[in-house]
Amino acid sequence: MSDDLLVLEKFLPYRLSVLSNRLSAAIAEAYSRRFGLSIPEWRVMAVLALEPGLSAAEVADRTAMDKVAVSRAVGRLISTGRAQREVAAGDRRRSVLQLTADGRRIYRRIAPALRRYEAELLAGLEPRHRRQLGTLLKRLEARAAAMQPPRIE
Amino acid sequence: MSDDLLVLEKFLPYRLSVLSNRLSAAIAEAYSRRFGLSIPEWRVMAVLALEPGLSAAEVADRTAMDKVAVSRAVGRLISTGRAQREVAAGDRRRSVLQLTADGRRIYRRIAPALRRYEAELLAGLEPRHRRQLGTLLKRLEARAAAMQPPRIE
DNA sequence: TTTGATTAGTTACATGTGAAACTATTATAG
DNA sequence: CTATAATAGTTTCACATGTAACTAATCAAA
Repeated sequence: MSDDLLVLEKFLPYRLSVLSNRLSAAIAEAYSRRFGLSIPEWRVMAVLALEPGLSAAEVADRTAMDKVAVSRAVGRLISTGRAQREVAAGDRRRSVLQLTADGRRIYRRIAPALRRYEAELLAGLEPRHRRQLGTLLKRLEARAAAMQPPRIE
Repeated sequence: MSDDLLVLEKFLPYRLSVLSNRLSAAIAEAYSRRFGLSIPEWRVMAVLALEPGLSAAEVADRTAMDKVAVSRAVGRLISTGRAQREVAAGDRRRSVLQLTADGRRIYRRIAPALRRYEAELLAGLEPRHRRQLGTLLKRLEARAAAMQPPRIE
């Protein structure tokens, strides 16, 4: 294939984007329909379920969201009674976030369903291909983080 | 790992989303800075460069965008003189889209840079792992298209 | 033909999102 | 100490985006 043509359907970033958007949309549709959660809200719930007490900045870190998105998602979770916020003991700027009992109950409904969905998705692959996929993604993640952005002159 | 916990960092759809967003953001930043193009505009350019004369619906098909997004992207490309629209001969609802000389010139600047970027990204993988990746993505795409969305009760 | 349904594409409206400005608090340099 | 910088988080504003309603053209059926 000529070097100065780009076939979108074969371009890795495009393929990842389409696949990722399809999966995210299908998943988000499910928990949005059931509990009115947005993607950012679900992500915040997912990290707070495993690590209660995180600050907003720590949540941002673990969810690859920026602090504005976290602030809004947390705000909505609090106003719907699914999370609560306290002020950190030693530093009154920091918040200490955790799910309420209701938040945890919702999490326990969603998480297994998503695990099953992922399992079904991966059921199409041989176990060794599944491991392969994990390894490849890890390499790509590392590489993407280390690389210079494209330079267009 | 317990069946009813979900570790975001290990959840495939989440990993794909983060990786894809990182790549897309890096790439879009480059062509946006250089030519003021948005992601939808670039996608439309990329398909029209290879298949001039497509209708808006056909562009939507090939770019995984919806018709509204295509309409807006095409509108901007036309207003910036990078694409042109004619009315299809036999069906006056259909548009016949193509890049202008200026649009093609811009495409020829961007496409090779993105090809190089992709090549560098993949340079971290053995050739056989690279092929493996293509195969795995294809399977996941097929599976995602065929699967039922998650059911949360 | 006329009428109703379908298709291509655009527009309007409501909502989501990111960048930058802002408030409050804590850390640090002199 | 005090002044300045840095940090945590929120709010604002402008813009992007999706859904639904809309216009225009074509098709299909009687």
